[in-house]
Amino acid sequence: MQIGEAASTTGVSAKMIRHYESIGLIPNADRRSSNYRDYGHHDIHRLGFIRRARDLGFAIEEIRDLLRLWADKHRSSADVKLLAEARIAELDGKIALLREMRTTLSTLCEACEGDHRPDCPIIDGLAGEAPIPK
Amino acid sequence: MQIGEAASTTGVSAKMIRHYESIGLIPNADRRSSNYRDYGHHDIHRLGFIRRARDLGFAIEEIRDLLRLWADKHRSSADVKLLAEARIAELDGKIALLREMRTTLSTLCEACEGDHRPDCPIIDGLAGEAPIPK
DNA sequence: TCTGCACCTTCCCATCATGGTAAGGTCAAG
DNA sequence: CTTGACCTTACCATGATGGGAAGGTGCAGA
Repeated sequence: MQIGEAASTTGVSAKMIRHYESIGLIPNADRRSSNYRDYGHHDIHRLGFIRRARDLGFAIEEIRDLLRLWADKHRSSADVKLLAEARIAELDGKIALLREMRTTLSTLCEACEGDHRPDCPIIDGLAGEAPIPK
Repeated sequence: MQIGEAASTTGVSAKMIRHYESIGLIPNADRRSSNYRDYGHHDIHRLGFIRRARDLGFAIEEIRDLLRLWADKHRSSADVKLLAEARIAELDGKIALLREMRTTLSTLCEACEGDHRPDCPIIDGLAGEAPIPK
C-alpha cells in the first residue's frame, strides 16, 4: 500500500506519516524498487493507534510512550492509566482556563449595547478603565 | 521608563514588547540617546490593553482590530461586540472539543483496572480493538 | 511509443506566540 | 576603573501541521 492510500485509510496525512517516520515515531517504511514507501497491515494498525491518540489530544512524546506500552506484553495497566490521567488533568486545566475566558467575555458582552454608539464596556474593560469581572 | 520596567508593569515580556513593535502592533518606541527604548503612560496603557486582550485569548490580528476600535471615537459598540462574540464562539468550539476528549478518556480510565496486569481498555481502545465510546 | 496524469520523492519555508542565547553597548554604584 | 544590571540586535527553537517546488515513477489511453 502506498503512502496516499495509507493516509486515507488511517486519517493521518501523508505529510504527517513521513514526519512521524523522520522523528522515529514509526519505523522506517519498507521501500519498493521505485523508492516509494510501502505499508502493510501492521503499519496501518500502528498509524490508526497514533491517530486515535492524537484525537484524544496526546502529544507526540506521550504517544511514543503509549506505543511502547502497547508493544510491551509485560506492561502494567497502571502505567497506561497514569498517562491517561495526566492527560485528563491537562485537559481539565485547559478547559478551566477557556471557561474562565468565556465567562469574562460573555459578562462583558452582556453589558454591551451593541449599537451604533461608541460606548462599550468591552473596550473599557480591555482598556483597564473598568474592572474586568472575574 | 525602560523596557524592563514596562514589561514588569504591564505583564508583557520585554521580548514580546519588541516583537509587537516589530509587527506594528504598537508604534516604534521613542529612543533615548543610549538607543534604549523609552515608554510613557500612553504606551503602558496600550500594552495593558494588549495583555488583557491576550488573556482573553484574542489572537494578535484580532487585537489589532480591537486597538483600532479603541482609538476610533466614532466606533460602533456593535463592531466590538461582534469581535467578542466571535471569540466566544471560538472558545465554545474549543471547550466542546476538549470536553469530548475528556469524556472519552475518563470513560476509558474508569474501565481500566490500573494494576500490574497488562490488560488495558485504554490501550485496546487506542489500538482499535475495542470501540472508543463517544 | 509517446503523452498525460496521478502519484510519489526530498527539501525548504510558513504558521502562532513565545522563549533562549550570544555578542556586544550603556550606565550607575562602588 | 570595574562590576553588574540593564539594554541592543540577530538568530534559532518550540509543536503539529500544511504548502509548494523540482523532479522521479507508473499506468492507461491515443
